[in-house]
Amino acid sequence: MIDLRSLREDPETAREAQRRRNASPALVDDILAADESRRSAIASFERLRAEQKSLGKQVAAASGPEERQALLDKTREVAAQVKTFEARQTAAEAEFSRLVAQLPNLASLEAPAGGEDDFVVLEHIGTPRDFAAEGFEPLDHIELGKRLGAIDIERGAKVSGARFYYLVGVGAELELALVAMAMDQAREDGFVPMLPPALVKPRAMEGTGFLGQAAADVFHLPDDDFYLVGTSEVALAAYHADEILDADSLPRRYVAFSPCYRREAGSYGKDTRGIFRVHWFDKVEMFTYTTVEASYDEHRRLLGWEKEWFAKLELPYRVIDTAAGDLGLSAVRKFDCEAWIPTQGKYRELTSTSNCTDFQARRLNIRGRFADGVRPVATLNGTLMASARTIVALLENHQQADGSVRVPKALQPYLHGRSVLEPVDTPL
RNA sequence: GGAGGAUUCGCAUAGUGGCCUAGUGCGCACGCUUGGAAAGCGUGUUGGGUGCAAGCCCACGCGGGUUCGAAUCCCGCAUCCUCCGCCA
Repeated sequence: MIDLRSLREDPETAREAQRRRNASPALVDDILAADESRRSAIASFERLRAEQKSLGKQVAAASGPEERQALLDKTREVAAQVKTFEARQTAAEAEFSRLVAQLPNLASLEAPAGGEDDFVVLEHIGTPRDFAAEGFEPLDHIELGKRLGAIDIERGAKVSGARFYYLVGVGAELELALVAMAMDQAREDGFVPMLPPALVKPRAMEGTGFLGQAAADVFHLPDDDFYLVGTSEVALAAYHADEILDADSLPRRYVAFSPCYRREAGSYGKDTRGIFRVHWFDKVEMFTYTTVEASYDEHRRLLGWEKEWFAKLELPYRVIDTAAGDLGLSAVRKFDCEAWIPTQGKYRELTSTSNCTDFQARRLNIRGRFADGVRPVATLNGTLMASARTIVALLENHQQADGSVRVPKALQPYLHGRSVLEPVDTPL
């Protein structure tokens, strides 16, 4: 949720932010109206409640039975009214919360206005290989995965259905190597390593903004009311819920490895081949708690660490500034790093970093104790390594004419010094 | 899964219907004292809502209920601890 005071004082900024997201500015006015009736309900209730309390004290101090009885009669009446107005206040607050939960964070003025296709390319780094000049047709990751004995999609479908896979042999080793390398990088940069739960309660999901429009994309276990996280961001943000962090302890940086589960409800027919879009993958995620003021620089820093990662993997990629309409509910701005996928002839998202300012922190009640008082902190997240897609990009970009795959130098120590992954005798 | 116990201010605790406007100790901050420190003494020390403000209201794990009045009584739930059972 966003800061109410600023919403009241300057509703036009919020309306404009809604327009930039292609969302309804009327929601802002509905919220302000609900806030109005909520506050008047609070005032009425509190006035009655104060009267009730003072009468209650007079009852205790009453001098005789008649005086006492008279006070009791009067008080009974007030007590009934208090109950009525309390219900009215509860209802007004519920309506207010319902509306305010729908309002996304105010998109940054620097984020391009518009929808999914209105992103701005910030830079290109590296050059896609010219396979024609090298004299061979690149194979896709499905074929490469089979030949290396690394990715078993057929059996994934047999056991778990569409959008599931097994990483086998060198494929499994490759993921573990990538995870170890990513965790090492982040740890060296000062992140505290974490292994968080992948099942969370509704509060954590709601607080990170995944139960609004994004709810259809989330797996839910109704018998136990658990959600499967789509990213460890959820567990990392909720980690400090209801806490007041010392200003000295900021920024706090965590890096988590966890499985990620996504229903991919809105993407039927998209990326149906291979393991580019799957119901489960593993991810190494960076997460920062800091101040709102420091969040903008921190966002650039997270992007910098992602770029460092791409450089180590020697992948050609571009960085885009996501348009306001394509931001998640919580984010004010988002940068994606998109790797070149040779057989698709396109750049595709591998990592993503969002600045959520104090939006998630307000919902999860995470504050900092500063010299001038207690205020919500800012939260930011950034992917370091999303396993399935990273493997796709690595195999396709570093494949060689004989069907083997070159291992980038930085990754070699994590694969016991291997510099090439060779096809196996019996492909999958 | 079963049986008991617990949950109060950063920590430890007191509190069994109105004297709780939640006390005390520790810790922390500031001051006095001192050559400096410790000790001692004194003062302060949760958060939220609402209001221009004074103030008022809320919160004793969470949600209901009883009552004129609930930290206190009743019901439900959650979490933690102990024991039993099962288990990677």
